[in-house]
Amino acid sequence: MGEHQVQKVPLPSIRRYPLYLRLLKAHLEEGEKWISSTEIARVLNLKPIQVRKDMACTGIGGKPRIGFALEPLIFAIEQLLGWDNATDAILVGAGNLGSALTGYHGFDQYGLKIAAVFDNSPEKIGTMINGVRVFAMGEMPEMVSTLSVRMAVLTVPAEHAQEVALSLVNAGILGIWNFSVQALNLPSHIIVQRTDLAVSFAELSARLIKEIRKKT
Amino acid sequence: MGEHQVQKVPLPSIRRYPLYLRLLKAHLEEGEKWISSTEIARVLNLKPIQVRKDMACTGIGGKPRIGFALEPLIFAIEQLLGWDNATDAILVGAGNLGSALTGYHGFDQYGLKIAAVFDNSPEKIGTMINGVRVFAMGEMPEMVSTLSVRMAVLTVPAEHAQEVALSLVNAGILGIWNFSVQALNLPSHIIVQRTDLAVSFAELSARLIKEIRKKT
DNA sequence: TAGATTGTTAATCGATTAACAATC
DNA sequence: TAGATTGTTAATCGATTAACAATC
Repeated sequence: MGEHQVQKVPLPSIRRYPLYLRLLKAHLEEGEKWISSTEIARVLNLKPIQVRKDMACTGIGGKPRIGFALEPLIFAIEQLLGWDNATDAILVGAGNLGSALTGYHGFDQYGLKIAAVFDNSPEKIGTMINGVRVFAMGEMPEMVSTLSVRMAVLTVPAEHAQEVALSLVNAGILGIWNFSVQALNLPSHIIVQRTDLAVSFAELSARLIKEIRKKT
Repeated sequence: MGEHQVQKVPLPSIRRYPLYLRLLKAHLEEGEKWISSTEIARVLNLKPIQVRKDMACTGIGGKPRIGFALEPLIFAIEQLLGWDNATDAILVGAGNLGSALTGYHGFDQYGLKIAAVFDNSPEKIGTMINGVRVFAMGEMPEMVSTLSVRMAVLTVPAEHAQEVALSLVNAGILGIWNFSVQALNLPSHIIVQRTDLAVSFAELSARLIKEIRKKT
């Protein structure tokens, strides 16, 4: 009877959960047990009603006058994001950005662990980047199946992105975090998350130019 | 009479402009002169009507049966984003991520040029990162005013973010691209663009987990 | 109790999409 | 001309916000 319906959580809410998580964990560290939507909203610069809507999507209820219990809330959010057990991923493309992401603290606090890095350049293969070993691309398919990895971070140059992405999919990868500028053409069941740094820059640039022009 | 009203461009549209720009420039390179919303939509996986709405915000009109002239469209989008003349910026925090961003190709195609990098660690000061010199933080205020830079990229550890951001603002910086996890508390006229890698990761993770759970 | 907070239901807001006349 | 495309006006969709009764 479709009891186990996958509840529809709005994407903007999904984007706010990491912010909530950080705050909730910090409060837990400080020995707190409860937090109200009013308090969360104040710190994160949101509206209390929006916070409550987002909390409702986790299935956790609050207590009037008191707020929400930290622990179950943290657990529910991690569950919702699939961060409840470390999500292993591989990274392909050990350039500047790839290296930075491999060593990025802030991932390990959440589910993401880069289990292996792959690259084609002989001088990189066999070296360690921030504690993670670099393997040849040829070893990728076997390692993906051995490690049962389903996520890949793609930081190769644009001209190789499509080809590499295809080989990742063939190896069993289901989700690709694409940092290359290239749009990927992949089977529809593959989840592609694109992070285009130029897009964020455009946003800042447009807001800034508007502010500056306003003044003139 | 408020003739020169700053036209309201939706944020989602702003985010799409970099994608349009890349495509339009590529077509221009190939010797094309025109492109239709239908074609743009096909390549970028959007709806033609959405493309036309976005184009309308640039002020550039198209010709029925033919489409939009590439050159004025490119010019208008760059104008709108403030990318018409290279937007110099400084970068503070020459860690892994800072180094990667300093060398990131894809920025130079757009307005962004990192003019100088600042860091506090003595072994980095005076060195070059991807062709950009690293200066001591103490030299930042003078260089910001000399170079008339208004944008800064902030890639320092979370615990220093607030303090460094304040000194940037005091030096005359108006827009901050904040890569640190720390929320910044700054005067309201300062534009802060936050890029939180955990947020993108959350999005991918949540979509992937939903897909996987759907199958089970 | 009094009063702050939750959670529901409805209203608002803004972006996307649809329909279609105008155009070349 | 015929037909593909633009651009306008209206409808839809989804998220945010408001109002307020229920709760402890």
